[in-house]
Amino acid sequence: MLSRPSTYAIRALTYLAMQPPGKLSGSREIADHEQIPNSYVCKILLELRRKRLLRSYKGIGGGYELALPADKINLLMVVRSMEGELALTECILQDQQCSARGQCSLHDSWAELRNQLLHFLETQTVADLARTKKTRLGELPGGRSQGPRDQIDQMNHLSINCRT
Amino acid sequence: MLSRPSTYAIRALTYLAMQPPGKLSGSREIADHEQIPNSYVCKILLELRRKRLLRSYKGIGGGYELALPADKINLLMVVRSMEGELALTECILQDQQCSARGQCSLHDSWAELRNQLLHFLETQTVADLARTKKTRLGELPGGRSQGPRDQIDQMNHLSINCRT
DNA sequence: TGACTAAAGGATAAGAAAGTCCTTTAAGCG
DNA sequence: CGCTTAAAGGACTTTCTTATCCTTTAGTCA
Repeated sequence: MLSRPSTYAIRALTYLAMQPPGKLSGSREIADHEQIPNSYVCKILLELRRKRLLRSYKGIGGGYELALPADKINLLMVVRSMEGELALTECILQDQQCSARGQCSLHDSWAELRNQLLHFLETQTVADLARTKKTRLGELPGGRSQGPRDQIDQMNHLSINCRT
Repeated sequence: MLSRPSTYAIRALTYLAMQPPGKLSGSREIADHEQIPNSYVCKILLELRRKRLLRSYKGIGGGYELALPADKINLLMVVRSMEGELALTECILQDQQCSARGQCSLHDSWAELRNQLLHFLETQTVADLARTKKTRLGELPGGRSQGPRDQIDQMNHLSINCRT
């Protein structure tokens, strides 16, 4: 449905949106939490920086942070950043003739569905995702405080870089 | 949105649905009309035959025809024939954790959209597509009768086979 | 300044999807 | 039967997506 890079981008941005303001997160940290290959997440973060959705800082203590308030980043922006214009615009049957002349009966119904999908992506923001994710994490058995995962995270606070 | 094979399959079936009952169409004929590489359409037609959506006959005068009435073949059947279970079932973010625990806020809205899409595919039949296409062809400037395309078609009535 | 850290970015590899080619099988026709 | 036609089907190539690797650049800190 969405391309891999798009979904990775959304997840990375959501992760950043969950961090306290001012905190920077390294690529490794994001990759580990979101289970995305690190070298691949680097590439995606770079692209998101170019599209001005996040800022990056090199060197010790460096990392990434959102360039906009999380509630100003909607999913359509992210997807467009990664895929350019969505492949949702044409005839669902990828029929040249049809696209040109509007020949197939799918067009009308499809156009409506497509608009709904675009609207869906446009209204959902990274802030929404972050909020829900936080809430649902809190509901997990054992709650949020000091799961085994968090302990490991603390141990891993040694910085590891993009190359590994 | 739909995979290439799915769209080709829908178009090939629609073409067959537009033919007079009892008429067989060769792969070449379908490929030419639908602008699909011939050797590739052969493969797709074979798959559709295996899924019992069409019948085929070898030898002189052979070709393909629908195995069911066109209005009994809906698009969901076709897409499933080509892609197996749709890649629409999971979390739109392809997040393992999320899929398991229902953690992301997209789930509910996405589930609704997904159902609409499935419903859309399920209600549209190959017969519908064929009907609309015929109608719209009729509306074209010059009408249906004897466009240049048709004349070429007649000339091409020499049979050419799958190997070319 | 030099050692270290982390992002930037290009080159390349691995895998899947799309498309081609060629041989085989089966049917019709003289 | 032997020739022709057309689908069946496997092997292969191409292309695109996804992912990795490695070098470079730009910071921090002692």
